[in-house]
Amino acid sequence: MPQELQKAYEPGAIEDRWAEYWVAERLFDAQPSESAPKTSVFTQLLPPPNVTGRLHMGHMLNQTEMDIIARWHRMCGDLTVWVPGTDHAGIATQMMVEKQLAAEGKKRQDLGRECFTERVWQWKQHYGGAILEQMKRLGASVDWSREYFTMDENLSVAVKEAFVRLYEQGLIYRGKYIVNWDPVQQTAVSDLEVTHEERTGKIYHLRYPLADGSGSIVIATTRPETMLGDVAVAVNPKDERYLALQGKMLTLPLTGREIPIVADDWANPEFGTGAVKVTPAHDPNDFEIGQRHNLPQLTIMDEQARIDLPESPYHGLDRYAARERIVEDLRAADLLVDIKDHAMAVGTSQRTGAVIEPRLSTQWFIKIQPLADKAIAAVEEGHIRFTPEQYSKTYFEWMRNIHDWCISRQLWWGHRIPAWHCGACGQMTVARETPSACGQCGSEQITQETDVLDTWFSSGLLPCSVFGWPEHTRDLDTFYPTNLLITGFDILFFWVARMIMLGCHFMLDVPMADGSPRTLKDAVPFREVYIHALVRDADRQKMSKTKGNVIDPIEIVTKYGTDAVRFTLTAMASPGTDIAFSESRTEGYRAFANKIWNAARFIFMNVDRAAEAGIRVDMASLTSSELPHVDAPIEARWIVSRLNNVAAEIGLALKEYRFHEAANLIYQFFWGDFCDWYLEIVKLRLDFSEGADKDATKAALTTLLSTFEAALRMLSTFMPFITEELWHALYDGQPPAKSIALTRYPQPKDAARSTDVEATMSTLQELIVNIRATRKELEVPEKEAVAVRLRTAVALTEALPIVQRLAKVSEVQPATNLEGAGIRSTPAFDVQVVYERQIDVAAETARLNKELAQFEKEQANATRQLGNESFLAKAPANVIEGIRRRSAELDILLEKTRTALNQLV
RNA sequence: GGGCGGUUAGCUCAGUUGGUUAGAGCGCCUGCCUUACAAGCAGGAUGUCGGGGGUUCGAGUCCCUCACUGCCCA
Repeated sequence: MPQELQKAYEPGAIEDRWAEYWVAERLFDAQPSESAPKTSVFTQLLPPPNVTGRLHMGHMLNQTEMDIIARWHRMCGDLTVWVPGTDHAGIATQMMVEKQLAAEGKKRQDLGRECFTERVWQWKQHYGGAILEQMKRLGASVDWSREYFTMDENLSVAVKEAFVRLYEQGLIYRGKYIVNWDPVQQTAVSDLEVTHEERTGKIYHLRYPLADGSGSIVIATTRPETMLGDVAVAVNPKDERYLALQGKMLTLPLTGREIPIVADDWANPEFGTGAVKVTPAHDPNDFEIGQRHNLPQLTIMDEQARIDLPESPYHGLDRYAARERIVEDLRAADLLVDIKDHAMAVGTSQRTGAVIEPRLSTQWFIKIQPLADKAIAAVEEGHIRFTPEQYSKTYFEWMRNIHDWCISRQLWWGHRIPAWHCGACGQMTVARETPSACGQCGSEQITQETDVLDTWFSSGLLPCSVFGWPEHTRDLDTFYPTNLLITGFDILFFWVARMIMLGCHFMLDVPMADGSPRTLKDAVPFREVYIHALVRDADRQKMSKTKGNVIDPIEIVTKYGTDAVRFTLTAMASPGTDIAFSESRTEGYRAFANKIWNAARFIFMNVDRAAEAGIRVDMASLTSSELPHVDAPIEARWIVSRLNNVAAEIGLALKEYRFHEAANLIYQFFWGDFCDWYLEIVKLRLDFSEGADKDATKAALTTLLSTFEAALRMLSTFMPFITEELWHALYDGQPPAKSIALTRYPQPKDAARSTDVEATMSTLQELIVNIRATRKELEVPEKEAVAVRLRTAVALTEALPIVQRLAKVSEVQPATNLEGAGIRSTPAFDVQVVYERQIDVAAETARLNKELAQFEKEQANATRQLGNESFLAKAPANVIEGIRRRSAELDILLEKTRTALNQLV
């Protein structure tokens, strides 16, 4: 006998227990078997969250979608593996530990590199698992046995291998280039880690005198302090104002250096004065001008963005202090012409918030074009599909305008570049294993490169490295390529793009399981990418700490239950649309969970009553039970038909990642069809009294139990907790599997689906709804049963008891002609509620007139279309037929409505 | 400056290749503690689908244009 359930669903009482159970029982660990056919495998990789991170709503959306897909595939019989893990997040983690050190009054330099790295590992042991622990609480059905961390030994081997191979292939080079420099962390950062924001700054017009004293030129700049590093002034070659000045020399103020005026197309005559100073070591555009004109590169700032010119009075000043001093000095020299407000884009470091200083420095780069070419081809040739499709455009746009990838970072936390510099010959040795001597001259005076690799270099390798690459493992044969990557659009250029580039590049060299050469089709890291949108707050505002509108998933889950929050996100997850997360919506889905809970209570109560009456349903045969007999009551055949239709529709929706549609289907089915209609009708059949037909009761109970059981399985991918709890309760301690997640998803059976049954049921529902509405109109007290008169051509005799119960009807009198008040008509029937009460003639007339107008308008439309020859010639047959049928119906409805109106007067 | 989206009920959003009567949740109004559920049940109101033009037998859906708005990249 199933256990007693509390009156209201309390998720807090069951969720922790199941979350722990799923992990402890290792339910979702997947082992490739030697015989498993490749076709039945489903693999996905968790886009690695930052190891320093805490779960936010974006993660929860992402993981909910991944979990639904994973559970669905698992329940459809696929060998399913979802690999979890975290990313070592170079800058973020280093900063976290430095902050800790700062609290102790120390800097990382005080510890030295080795000690510091040790400290980071300690930090990781203590705090690094937080986000994964949160995932466990939310019940993500991942394979914990495969948990990865990008700094793990095996993944580090992959990183080294990848670096060395690229180097050997001539795709890695080292050189001096302008990079985005974060003066707080003192490292290069990627373009993608720089946020550009519009700020009001100043534009300064400065006068640079000609060296020969014959005049001057006025240049415009937003960063006057960089003038110390100027090596030229550029004007547009077509700019007539400056034609005479091209090639002349200027005396750079405050330094006395002589610099040339060069002609370069980059100088925009419209901007400022049309003359622009050129500082190749501190501006990316100037860097290029410098290269075109063979100009020197003069670095004037140090790594902390302080002026670094020992001979200069500005030496040691911070860049902004220097700016003030220089502007003042120029003013004093009467060389400051003007200062205006100026809107400009300022780049800041996403991690530290510091204003980025473009800086010339020696860095390591990947020659990206050969990798990008393959990555573009992979998508163009359809080996990778994006959903929503439009993101492939964004992807192409970015990939086709890609720059070489700066992979070095001046950090201590990360994969150290496997290159050794020789103190003797100055050559470099790049190797998989730490060398003992220089590969060129044999000297033992070698030191390892101090830079580490960009975090994405390692995370980009994950789809292959987590399965053992560079080793050729069975895992790699079984699980690569992964099937799906679900992620946010902000990650498109990070992991998605990099995984595609690196995956395609390296995996092409790994033969297929059968030894045949691998093509691009199977070299891709994943076959599909689903991009989800942003989770915003209820007012569509982006969540941010500064605005204070951040919703903590764990908090909201504690309040409403994980299932309700998951369902909210799912029901709102329409591809391509941001989610405005509102608690009222979550409240609604908590109510949904409660509804299911109470349906279960009702069912369990009846199982108990049945047991008392000596009726017992064989639980073991529940999932394999026969379809309802043709003679079974309509509601039994109907609910089974609905279940099968909905199961089919959910499958179609999930296949195309239409999560919101799938969620709404199950919601409508469970609440609307199952609870509102089926359960109410089945109450008629659950007759446990002495003289009742026990076989009929047992048959009804069997259908009730098997439908509910199947519905739980169908819902479990969306709401894993409540379904697990109720499913175990239903089997009363003897479940056929360790978890509902390990059972099969309801597979639609065509034999169970009947349009006829559904049509009859829908007429019946219409009849009941019409009677209920008329009752209200006549103000029949809720409790009072009334007689109705019914005229219909549809065979409803069998269903009359249903009408009586659901519409509070005492008696159904067959009628051939209806007269008087309280009549409702549809094409299928006319029904009259017999109740002695003067109806509100004015209100009824208004209602009927409104209806009449609507029917008339619709009929006019239909008539016009059916009279239109080109419509008849061009429209498809089913559309024409549909309108004909509707038009015939409208004729009936119009007549009935007019009659009703006449009778009112 | 380049690119990509959005504008549908009071609010948040659906609306598959153009096709019969544009939907949902929440909110709102009315009546019910009907022994699974008041986190409930029943009934009800609500839209010139941003403006204008075009293509079509037929447009919320396709094209042009305007307005407003969001995001990405430089």
